[in-house]
Amino acid sequence: MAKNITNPEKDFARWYQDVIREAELADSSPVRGCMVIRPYGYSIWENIKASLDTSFKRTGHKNAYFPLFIPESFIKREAQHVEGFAPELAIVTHAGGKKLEEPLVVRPTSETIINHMFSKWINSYRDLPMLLNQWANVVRWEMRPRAFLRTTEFLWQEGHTAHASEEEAREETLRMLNVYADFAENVAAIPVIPGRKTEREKFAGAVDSYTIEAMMGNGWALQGGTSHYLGTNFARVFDTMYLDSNNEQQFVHQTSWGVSTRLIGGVIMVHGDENGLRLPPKLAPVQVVIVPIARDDSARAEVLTVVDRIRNGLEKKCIRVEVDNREGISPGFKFNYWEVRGVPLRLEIGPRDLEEGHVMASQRNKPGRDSKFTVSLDSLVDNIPEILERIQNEMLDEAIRKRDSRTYSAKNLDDFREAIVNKPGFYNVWWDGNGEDEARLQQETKATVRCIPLEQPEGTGKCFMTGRETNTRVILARAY
RNA sequence: CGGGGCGUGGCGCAGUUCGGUAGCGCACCUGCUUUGGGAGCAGGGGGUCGCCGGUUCAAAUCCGGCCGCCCCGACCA
Repeated sequence: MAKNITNPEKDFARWYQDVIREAELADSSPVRGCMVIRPYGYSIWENIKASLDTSFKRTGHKNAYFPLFIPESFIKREAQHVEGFAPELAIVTHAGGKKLEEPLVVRPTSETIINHMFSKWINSYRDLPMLLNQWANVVRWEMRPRAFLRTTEFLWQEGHTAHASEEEAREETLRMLNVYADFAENVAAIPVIPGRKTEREKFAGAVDSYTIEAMMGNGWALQGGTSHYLGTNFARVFDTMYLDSNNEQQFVHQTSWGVSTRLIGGVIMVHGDENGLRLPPKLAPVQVVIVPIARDDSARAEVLTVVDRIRNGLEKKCIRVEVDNREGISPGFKFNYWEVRGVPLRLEIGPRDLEEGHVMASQRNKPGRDSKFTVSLDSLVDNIPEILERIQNEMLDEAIRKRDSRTYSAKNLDDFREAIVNKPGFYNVWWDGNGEDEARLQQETKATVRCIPLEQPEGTGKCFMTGRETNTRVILARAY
């Protein structure tokens, strides 16, 4: 198997770290919990960004930028908000060689500063809806950092919108949740369950929080994105008001929504295998790598001519292609090198192929011999787009199959307590519990209610914890 | 903050029990031979052994204190 990568079956946490190191996605920094994102990892983020940014603009949003520093008093205005974020704030007390009059919070999220500005910019119903997004870094002093999944500083986007009515704002909340779900499935090839958070799990300051939940390779859940309906909670404390057509002052109804570099962690843990990373073509920094093979200089020249032609053809089709023509490195080494990095498609081209008029191709998403196939040289360039498309689809299908095969049910708490240990995964159960039931569930099983799926079945059943009749089913799992 | 583990070239480790002046694998550099699944040989560079103090002729090793990292929990995008 792959050198230097722990088997994921044996130690999933270790495997995860090994993949990040070996694929050169990120490195640790001198400051605990902070992470250096290396070029290869960063270009995955660039692809995520490009795709989402297009969707945001298509849904009418504009990008802006708000400052990193927020007056401490802003955070304190909304009661739930301060309670939720206070423990994890980084606060600047000194600057310019002096103690500051008012400490500055390094933003953990930007609802407060944005409301401050919205209250200046919004006067009339004609200014609404206001639909903004920002790409930024935020800081949350979490207790236990993990690369990509929970770092002290992380990159994300945060959308912030203001609307005239609750109905409009709620519509926006779900619209953006759908944008995320669509991205996860069709770009990242990660199947997700869109749903609503329970009271206990919702965002500090929101009326309702929504989430997309994905299953990782070890059966744990990862919240891949969130979208909140904030109601008028922030508007009330920042006086974000507009004059309606009846000449009356009204509070705006708001939303906020975000996804972060955590998504990269999700991609690693959903698709990665014992040989390292596997990337869906739409996110891969390198979609096709070509490994030229030649025994001597004359063969090399001949092979490289053909390779250059193929490279040019693929580049014209906007396919991200790289030719690995490093000398003095064996083909076998190169194969492994690119496999660890998860490149979806590799083409091996040598004298033998030129003679036979085809190339050897290998798709990263399949193991061993199943990965290999030949493509005729004549049709190669034209065929690559659909091969990549096929790989993209196969990866989503595989992820759906894996998730479904680890989705179970449980009749009662005793059942569940054992099941979640022996068979980690999603547990779809009838639920009518309250916050206390959730706390107890977490304490006894380490699992939490991940979400109340938007899609609910017909009929009713008995809550697996309280025994009460209910029409609601929820997803339980251990989570990152 | 609780429980467990660990700090020795870039990475992974041995050496610590029983003090004697630092070694192995990978990676890196040079040369030659190699190139269809992690090439071979030869030569070479790189470490105040986490930090501070103590014991000793002598400390990676013994003693005291401190710091940091990783994993498992509570918290979280």
